[in-house]
Amino acid sequence: MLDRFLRRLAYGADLTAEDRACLNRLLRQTRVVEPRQQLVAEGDAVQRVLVMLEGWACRSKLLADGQRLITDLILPGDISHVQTSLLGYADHSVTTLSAGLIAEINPAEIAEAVQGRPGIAQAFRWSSLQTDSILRQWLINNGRRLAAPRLAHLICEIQARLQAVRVPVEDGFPWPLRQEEFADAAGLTPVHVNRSIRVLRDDGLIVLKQRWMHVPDPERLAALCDFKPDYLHLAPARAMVMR
Amino acid sequence: MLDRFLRRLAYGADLTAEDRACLNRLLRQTRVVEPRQQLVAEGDAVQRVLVMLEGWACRSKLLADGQRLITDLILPGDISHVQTSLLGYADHSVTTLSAGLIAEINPAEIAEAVQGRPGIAQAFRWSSLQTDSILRQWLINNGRRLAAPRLAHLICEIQARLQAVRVPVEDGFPWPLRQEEFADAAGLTPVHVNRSIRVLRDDGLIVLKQRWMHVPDPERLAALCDFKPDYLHLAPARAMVMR
DNA sequence: CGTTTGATTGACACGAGTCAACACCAGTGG
DNA sequence: CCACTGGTGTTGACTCGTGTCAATCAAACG
Repeated sequence: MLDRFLRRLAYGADLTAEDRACLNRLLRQTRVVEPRQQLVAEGDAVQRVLVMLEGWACRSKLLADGQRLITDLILPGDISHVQTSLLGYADHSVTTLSAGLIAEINPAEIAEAVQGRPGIAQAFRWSSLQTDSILRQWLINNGRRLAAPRLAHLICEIQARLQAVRVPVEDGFPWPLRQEEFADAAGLTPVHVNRSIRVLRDDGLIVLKQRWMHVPDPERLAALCDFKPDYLHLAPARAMVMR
Repeated sequence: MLDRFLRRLAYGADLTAEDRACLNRLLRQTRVVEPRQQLVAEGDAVQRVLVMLEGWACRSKLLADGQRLITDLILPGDISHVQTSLLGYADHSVTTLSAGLIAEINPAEIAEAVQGRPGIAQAFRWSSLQTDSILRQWLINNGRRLAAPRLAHLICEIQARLQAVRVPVEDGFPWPLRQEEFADAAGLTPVHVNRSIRVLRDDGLIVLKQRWMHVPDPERLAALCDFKPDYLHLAPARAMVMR
């Protein structure tokens, strides 16, 4: 599904047919990736922007004592390293979590696509705004919520983001995250993640089995963790001003 | 000191004399602000970009249960809401922490300044890249460090950021943060912040008295919390490629 | 002065980390 | 077909860091 990317960007700007064609042209070079494959290592010279077309990946950083933290998830439709190309090197690593399909774009091509196409320019700006907003929300989530609601919030967010790019979620969806990775994303230990998942499961809030996640009653899960999707900026028709 | 802003941006790009003049023109309208003054409330319509010329402020979000979390500090030279103007409303509030001086800029003026001035364009891109990188570091800090090193890391970061814009720090520097605000920034409770400050103080790592912070031995403090300033992207001469 | 606001401290509860054992499965090779 | 393996999930007992509640203290301020 090449159009996850377009679908996502469409939340940020009204794209003309020409805009869409132009964006599609950017996705010429695609590549199949395997699970747990490191796409970018900390310190690498970065020459390409990554677009996740299918599958999950994450950005993570390693601490001196060997601990790891996942700073964000890269889901279908997401872009990685839009700004980072400015630095010339990666200040965090990118690893796939599941099998997937990625496109690699030369930053110069993006710059070119943006030229004279305000729709695309705005869409990219919206994209990094969303990434930023999600990052802020994670800070709040990890900083001020207990383990169970913290995991619940992450689950709600992922479900909402997948749904936004038309990944069907009603009957559940693939959940490539191991408990260790879930822990690294939530700032917890694997053992405690396990216990907290059990709490959610015992309450009938989630059904997680064989890497498949199902949320029987999304509203009840959202209520537990006070999930309000505004911060994802997926509102269908928002006042998008600014030139 | 109007030039905190220029000094900071200079880390992101080589600015010509004309660039600097243009940026200075943006700062025409300045305003003195008082401590604990709310500059932007969540949900407000935002028409202005804020530049902090002197003093501290922060962005924060409120949770349903009344808890607060500070997502980032706005120190002298920092810009707020560069991207947010795209949304048309604020998704977090901005509050001053100390008395200070701010400039308010119309987003249209920024867009105009960027036009045909690649130096300024790059400087702004660098600025949001830095903000982003700091946000990621906070996520790691709050997610994977115990209280004392967590506070230590914040102190190190602030000192480095102040030093970068030539606020003298050798003999200490003003520390407007109350313990409650410090706690909201670190994702801790005020009481625990108090105890952890005591630990740092007893170890002779910091001297904090009367809203004045002094770090006698920055290296020792940095060692405690594994502070590595790379993520601030303040390296004097970095390969700044990209068009 | 008393009042107020923020810092400090203690006792205690509780959430999360640690360590270790065990269960469960998929894959492998005998 | 069955042991064996390694990776992951699950569970228990215990430790330790952090939160909570409440009292006290110190400094700032009218």
